[in-house]
Amino acid sequence: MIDAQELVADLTEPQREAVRHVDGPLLIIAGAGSGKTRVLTRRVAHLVSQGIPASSILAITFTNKAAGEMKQRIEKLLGRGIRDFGRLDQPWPTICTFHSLCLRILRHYAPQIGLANNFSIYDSSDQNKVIKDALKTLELSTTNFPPGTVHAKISNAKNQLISPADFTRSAGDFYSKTVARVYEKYQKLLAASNALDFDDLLLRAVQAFRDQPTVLKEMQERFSYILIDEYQDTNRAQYVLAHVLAQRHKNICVVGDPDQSIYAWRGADIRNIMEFEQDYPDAKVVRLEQNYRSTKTILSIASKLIAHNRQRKDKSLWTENDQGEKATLFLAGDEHDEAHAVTQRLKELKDKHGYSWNQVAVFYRMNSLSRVMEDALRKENVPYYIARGVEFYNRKEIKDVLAYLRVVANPSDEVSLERVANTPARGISDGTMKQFATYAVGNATSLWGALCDAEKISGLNARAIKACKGFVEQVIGWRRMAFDDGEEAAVAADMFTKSKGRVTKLMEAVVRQSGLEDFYKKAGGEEQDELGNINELISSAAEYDSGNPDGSVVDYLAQVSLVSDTDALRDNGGAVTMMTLHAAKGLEFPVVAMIGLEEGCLPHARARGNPEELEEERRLCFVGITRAQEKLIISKAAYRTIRGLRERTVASPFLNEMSQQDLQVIDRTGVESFSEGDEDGYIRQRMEAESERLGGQFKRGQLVRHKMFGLGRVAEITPMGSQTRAIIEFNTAGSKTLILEYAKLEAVG
DNA sequence: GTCTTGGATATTTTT
DNA sequence: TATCCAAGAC
Repeated sequence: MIDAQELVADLTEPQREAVRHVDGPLLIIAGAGSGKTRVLTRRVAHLVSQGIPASSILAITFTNKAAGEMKQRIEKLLGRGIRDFGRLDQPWPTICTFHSLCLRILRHYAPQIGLANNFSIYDSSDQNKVIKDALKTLELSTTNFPPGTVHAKISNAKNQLISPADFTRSAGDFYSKTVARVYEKYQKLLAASNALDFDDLLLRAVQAFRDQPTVLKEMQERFSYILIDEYQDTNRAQYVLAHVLAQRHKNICVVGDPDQSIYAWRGADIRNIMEFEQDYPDAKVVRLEQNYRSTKTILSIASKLIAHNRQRKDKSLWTENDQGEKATLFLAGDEHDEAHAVTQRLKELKDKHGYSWNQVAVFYRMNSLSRVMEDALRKENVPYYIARGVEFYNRKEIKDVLAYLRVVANPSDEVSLERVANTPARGISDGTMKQFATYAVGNATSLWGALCDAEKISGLNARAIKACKGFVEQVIGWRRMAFDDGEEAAVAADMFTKSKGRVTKLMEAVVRQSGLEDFYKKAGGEEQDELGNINELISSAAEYDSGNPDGSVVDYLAQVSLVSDTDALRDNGGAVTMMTLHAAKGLEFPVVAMIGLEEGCLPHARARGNPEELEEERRLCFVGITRAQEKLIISKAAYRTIRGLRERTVASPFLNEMSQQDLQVIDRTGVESFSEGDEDGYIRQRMEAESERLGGQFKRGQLVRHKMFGLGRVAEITPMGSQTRAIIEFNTAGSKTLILEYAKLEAVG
């Protein structure tokens, strides 16, 4: 049995209060670094110690990673394992993401809700494809209606539980009306593919609660204690879901920090946390304000900054940690100088202060800022690792394999079918596919149905028909294999859940028989990356099989769809970690460097003129600072090259908002003289090197060739660093001044 | 069916 | 600048 006393023994008073609270609504305002996860996990254990059945506890997080961590820590506290099969009927606490919870609900109640339970889950690239298809059928140009923008609008609507009908009703202007049409079409296409997108998972679960009283009642009974982490980042759909679920028992505990809300652009609504006490007037409120992470100095910088936000709950972070040293603020000449300065400082911290590389992180607002920083680190032989957004599951070869499985599991899945039909090339051309699409529409069948009817379609040549038949037979064979079905391909929905842990075998068969293996063997050449990745996928399937003895392809696919591998932000093995500020949330590092503190960068240009967005940028900056435990480095560059344009920058307003006495400013620009052309030595050196690199190969009188202007002779070279120019007298085009970096001149002779 | 090329585009990205 | 994509060339 768990000892309740022991659970709170090493906690502070407010932490204890939060852990010990059992019944009724609870709001925990958890400042940065205040031991939030500790409180959450202890609270779960404490509930169990009070005799509450573990299975009635639901803890919701935003990322799989957070769920995984919480699971581990709770396992430790409870002294027993939590085996999560992704289902609703488990004898232990359910600790998962919002999306995973909804998926479980939808799968469990699929028949009642009117869903086939083998539905595909479309990720953002699938979604994008469907949006494009919708635009095409509606004959809308992608120039006037960029798929990304349209999709964002639709996604936003879904997150606010706005149906296509609602959207149409409230659409005033032409643009919104058009988006409404796309939204409607998009939903139809998804339905035809028997697919849900990420947003649908939430939306459909909320709808199920609304329309199916028994579903709601069962879930309310099932989950009588609810905890929600990162509550400041919930959107409308998540908000409604949580509150409807909690309505019966009102045992809802939310944890969050309004100052760390950085996903408004994705539909997160900071009001959810700001107004919790209005939603539950009898809510107990606990504030965790003691920070265990950072030095007094770092905390002071962060606090002073965030105090400039108006939309926030007043909160004062404090710490018993050391004062610590002042933060370093580099005012650099340009981005190269900035990267150089930061790198030197990091090296100094390692050499003179005993930090190791994996204690160091570099944050930036945009991925594009990483490049220059990488170059500088590489030049100094500093190992680094970029926590990227491009994930394993987004790789082409992985998507190919999974698309095959999806077609096997869900024949209606058009996005996957289209992807796979001719990958690798097997003689089913685009034209052929178009004919199938037309046939499908004309004969009220699916794309898959059309493929099956290949020989009935006039205008297809014998070769195409043969290719299609071969493909169809293959898929049917795999389907048999997947579902252990002796009969002809199963269509009955419940057939799809009966296969027996054979995902690995199926995947291997698909990879080999489809020709993907041979294709990547050949295509690979010197780089066999693709095959390696496919093998990695196969071993992940094997892992799934062994953990889920009676799992199925459908199950496997569902699970895989909700996993992005930022979750695998693993141990970086002795390297500096580089990531965006968004990716940094929830992490901590002894040494943190934040680069690009400039107007237009942080705060980002898109936030200009919008006070609310500016506040979000400020919170982003706050999140960055509060990741630092001991040393903080901040930098800005006086000049920065963005998209090939070198521009004078303006310092970020946030710099002035930080507590100045906590900053040690190192000015590398020599601002007065800089503008007069007498650059800092480092910059001058770099300019000279650039001039040499670009202009060195050309001499006056030299014969050169230009792609457009043809042959010419060099009349003059003007060394100007990366802007180094040459005047060329062309034989036919006359005299031109060209910037060598872009002109790509070719020396002749 | 694959390669080339011009044109548009350019934050952040838990699921 | 770099990257991605659709359309056209071979």
